[in-house]
Amino acid sequence: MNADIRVAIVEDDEEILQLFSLLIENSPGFSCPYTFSNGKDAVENLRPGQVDVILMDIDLPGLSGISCTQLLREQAPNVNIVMLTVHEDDQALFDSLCAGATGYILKETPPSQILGHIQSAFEGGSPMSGSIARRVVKSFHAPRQNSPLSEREREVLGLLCKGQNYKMIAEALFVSPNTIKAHIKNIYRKLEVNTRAEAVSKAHKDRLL
Amino acid sequence: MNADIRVAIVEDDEEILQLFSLLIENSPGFSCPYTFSNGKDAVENLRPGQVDVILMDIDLPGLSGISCTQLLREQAPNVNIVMLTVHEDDQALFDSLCAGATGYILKETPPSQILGHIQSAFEGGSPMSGSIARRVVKSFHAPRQNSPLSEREREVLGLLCKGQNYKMIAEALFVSPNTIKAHIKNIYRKLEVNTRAEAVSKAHKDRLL
DNA sequence: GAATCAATTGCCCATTTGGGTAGTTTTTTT
DNA sequence: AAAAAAACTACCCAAATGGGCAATTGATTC
Repeated sequence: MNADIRVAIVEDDEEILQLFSLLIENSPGFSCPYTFSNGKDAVENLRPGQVDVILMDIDLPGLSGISCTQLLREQAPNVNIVMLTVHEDDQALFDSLCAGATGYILKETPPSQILGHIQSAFEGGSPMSGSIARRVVKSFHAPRQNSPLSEREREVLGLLCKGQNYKMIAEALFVSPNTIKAHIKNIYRKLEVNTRAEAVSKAHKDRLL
Repeated sequence: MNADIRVAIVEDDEEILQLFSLLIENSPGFSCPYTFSNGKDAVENLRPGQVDVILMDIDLPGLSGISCTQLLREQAPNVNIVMLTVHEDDQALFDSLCAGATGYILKETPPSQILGHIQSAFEGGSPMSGSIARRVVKSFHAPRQNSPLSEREREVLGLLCKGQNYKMIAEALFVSPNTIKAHIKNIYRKLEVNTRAEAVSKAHKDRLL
């Protein structure tokens, strides 16, 4: 029987691929039955149940690591994909998570810790480099500090999100519908939108509530 | 000079408070100058710069640990608050993060690791128990599996979020505005809403896009 | 083959919305 | 004290919206 944690690697840099592949193969409890140098090969060859964890580079030739992650998660929803990258920018990070990545670690991570991260992913955790975890957590912190909206406007926007119209909002806030209309006009100007739907969308995207 | 990581503890269980306080005080590199048995005392007595990390229980008498976190973050934005709790439910977790928590670890965590977590929080990381990290990461995964909307309807909803009207959406999808209207009616019925704003709001909240 | 569902199109009509313009009052900042 | 926001109110009007009713087509399911 084979109780090893089976790891696949998708990485176009031959040197790094070799490095990690050898590291994993030579560690008790781990095996590395598949390696791919591009996303297309990985998507075409990996089948559900063949591996437990996939180490995925983001900068791949052709199919990007993020698109590849999305496709692999669709055909094998239970696989744990850990992004392994030099990218520290928010865009790559959150795109990866939205694509279904389980973890996100930086390539500067020492090899000794890499194995721990793989194991963590396998055991139901979500390994992340420290600075990455902080950025993920920070994304929940309401950044209303740079909100261009006044307190009252946020209040109105909140009711807007509930599908209320001028009259309903007016009644809820004990003012005239005209006032609400004025507030909404100001909200539109500040958010650079011109419909309720767009205002609500922007409010959610920029976490203004 | 004092290069210790200064830790405050807010915890109503005397036994646990003692346990952690002693653990921290007796570890080189750490000190525990403040302990509080309720949230009110912590908010009234802690001043910016006095401590680096706060261990916060969620179940506090009076002011909850979550409210306490929010208040402390307002008066000392740079402090790192690590929730220390038995709660594994999503509500407490995400409420804590939104309130400004930096980390979230379970009380079952072995004391040896607690110190590492405190250090991680101090160094710009976001310590989380494995299962917690996974739940945070999962919150980014689009759960469109239970979406009641058809592919086409999601497409329309997406354009709705951009503030487009019947005609614009119709042109974008090469169909008649009446068709779009029909789609939107169906979206309303399925999401149980009756305005664009509410539909967009619900779409974001339930991550339907 | 029948039934169901998604996608498509059309029309009517009352209500709502968004944009423009023009004020007053209150609070906050300078 | 003066200036600047923020909050409040009002009216006009064209355009957009939401709800109701009716129907065809194609694909999928039963």
